[in-house]
Amino acid sequence: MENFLDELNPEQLAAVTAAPGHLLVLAGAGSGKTRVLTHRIAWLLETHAASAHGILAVTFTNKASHEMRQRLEKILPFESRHLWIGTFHSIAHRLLRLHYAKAQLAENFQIIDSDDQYRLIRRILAQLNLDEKQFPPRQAQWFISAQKEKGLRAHAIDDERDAFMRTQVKIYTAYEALCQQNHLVDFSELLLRVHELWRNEPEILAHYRARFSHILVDEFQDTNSMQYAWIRQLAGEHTQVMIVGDDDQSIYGWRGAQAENLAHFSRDYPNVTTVRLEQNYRSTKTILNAANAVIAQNSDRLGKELWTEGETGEPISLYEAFDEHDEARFIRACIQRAFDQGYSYKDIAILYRSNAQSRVLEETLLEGNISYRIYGGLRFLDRAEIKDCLGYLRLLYNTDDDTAFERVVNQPPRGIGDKTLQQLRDLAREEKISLWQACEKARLNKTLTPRAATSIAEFMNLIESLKPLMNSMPLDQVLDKMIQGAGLQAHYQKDRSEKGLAKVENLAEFIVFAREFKAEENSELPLVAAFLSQAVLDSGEKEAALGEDAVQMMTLHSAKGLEFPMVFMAGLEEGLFPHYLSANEADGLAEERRLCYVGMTRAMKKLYLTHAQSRSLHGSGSLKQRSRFLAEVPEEYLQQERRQTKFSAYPTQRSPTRLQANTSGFSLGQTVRHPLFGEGTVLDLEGQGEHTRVQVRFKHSGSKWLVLSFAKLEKV
DNA sequence: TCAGCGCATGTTTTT
DNA sequence: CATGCGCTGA
Repeated sequence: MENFLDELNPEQLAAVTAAPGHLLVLAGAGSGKTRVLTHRIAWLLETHAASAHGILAVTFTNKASHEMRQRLEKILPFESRHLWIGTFHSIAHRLLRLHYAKAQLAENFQIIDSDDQYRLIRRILAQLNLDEKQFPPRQAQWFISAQKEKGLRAHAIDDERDAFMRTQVKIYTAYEALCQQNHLVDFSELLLRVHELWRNEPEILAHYRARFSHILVDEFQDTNSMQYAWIRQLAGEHTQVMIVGDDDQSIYGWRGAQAENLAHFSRDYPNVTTVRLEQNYRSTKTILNAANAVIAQNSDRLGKELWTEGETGEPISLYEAFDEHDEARFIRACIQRAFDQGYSYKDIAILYRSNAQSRVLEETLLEGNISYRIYGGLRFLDRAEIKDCLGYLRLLYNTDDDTAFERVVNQPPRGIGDKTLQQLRDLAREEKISLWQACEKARLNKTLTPRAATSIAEFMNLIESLKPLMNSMPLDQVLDKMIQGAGLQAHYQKDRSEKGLAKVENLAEFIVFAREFKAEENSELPLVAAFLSQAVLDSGEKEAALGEDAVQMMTLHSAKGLEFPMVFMAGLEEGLFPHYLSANEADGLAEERRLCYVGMTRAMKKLYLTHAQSRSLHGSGSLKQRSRFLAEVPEEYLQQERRQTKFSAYPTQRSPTRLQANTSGFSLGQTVRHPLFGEGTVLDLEGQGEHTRVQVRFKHSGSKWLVLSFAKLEKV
């Protein structure tokens, strides 16, 4: 075990081998924070300071918890599966599954995402006869989440103040009742429920306090007040808490994160040892010094100055583009030059403030035949057609799930419109029953018009006929039957556009996804339930594409935690970055600056900063001033790039190597068959392994790019 | 009941 | 510019 300590610097070693007690690790960008966390766990286990059973490690994203588990597997002599590692939400979910009755929940409770939550709130507004213009559903949604994060139930809120507050509380009250009645739990509810469970059932809390001797929390600057309270509650007298975070990388204040929690920790826990990790192993001196200079403009920092033993490196390139197209062409030219000099595309990232910027960049890279990958945007499981499938599945699992019912009852359109639905809603409300039960009742009472009655009967028959299949065949086959039976497939096939085709393909991919789904080992849930909850909690953000050589494009926010040899930060203009909506509040501006710091510190070797004199946003062009952040970078680190006129001088021909290197077994010109699109010819191949993509021209459906590991392609 | 048209609107995102 | 939402007419 000694050799795993060898790889640590003195500060890291101090954190990993810290004496019993609470520990605060202020870890700067690129200072090895994940390493410290995993090594600390390994050290605790090796020295028998803790048993695997007694460790709880909490992260914010599924990606982070997967990574932590993987890295632990490498240094632990045994499997890591006995450790509780997960996101706040997945751990809360697990606890609620174990103690659902004591938490006042039905066994088959469902988690809803913010989209479902939004629909639910709109339904309530309609029910309460509230005008959406006057009371925007988004605002109510925000209000409810904010209250839950403060630990406040509707009845506990002082609503005497003003009419606005009274209305919000009224909505909140109705929302609470509806969720409870439908066995639905939203994201903030997961945490709040557990919080209340522990408060109301002291013996359960005592059990977990005794169990967890060590709690470790990553990215502590991102915790909101409920999460802070949660850890505080769970940490018993003998629990040792270790938190890791960086106040300079707090970029989620706008969604409730309280970076102050980092400072509160030392105040609220006795005898906290603080360790600062200030040696950076990622960036050149130039990049690091420049980033330090920018972040130094912020006040109220906990104080940390990163340093590196690395080389000085190249200066940071600054380019003032004429407009966003010129900016994109400059970036493309730099990427092509870097590629010719031996860089891989996957070593290069383009970061931007807002998603809208990706369009022009994407088009420009496409013209230059540079493969790229855009992160963010709608994730697979968030797409409407996939959520329809999940809706059906939820209804099969629990017919009283009104959210699911509303989603799919008329999708595809089957003649059950607003009027019929409103009748059902009224009936359900009067009788205090679910919409499904209201259907049954209406069927008996014969209160519906004959037309609607037939449609409802057909719909109910469909669901009833699919239900028994869940116990008799694999999930993917149930889904297949469902997609056919419900007419989803036929519905989307009617749309012959690019979009319609994509939807049909997504449905097919979803079936493959279901086939490959494996429940976690320690899951006691029925398979469908496990599938449904994982689909909500883990929206399937793909791992940073293995083996796929593509330029990585993403927002500055989603770049946190990543690193790339070469980084472009585009659109450094006042109004865009810092964003005009954040520029007014002082806090907002400080957060934008931290975002800039996060972006700069992603770069290992070479950083490019670009801005445009004019940029057309939503149609009309406007003149832009360079971002104030550029002025905060000391000039000695900058090198102004000259504007060139002929960026198109670089060859735009596709390099032939891409065509050779594939292990797919398919070759150009080959005839293939796809279950949906029929026969076609292979036009192009790229990527390797499970990321291999083929372009096929189908006889009837045009040409498409397909991921081989998803698409069921056969050779003909 | 639903498709199609016109109008307003326009950060960042995870669970 | 482009998308999404609400309203209107068939």
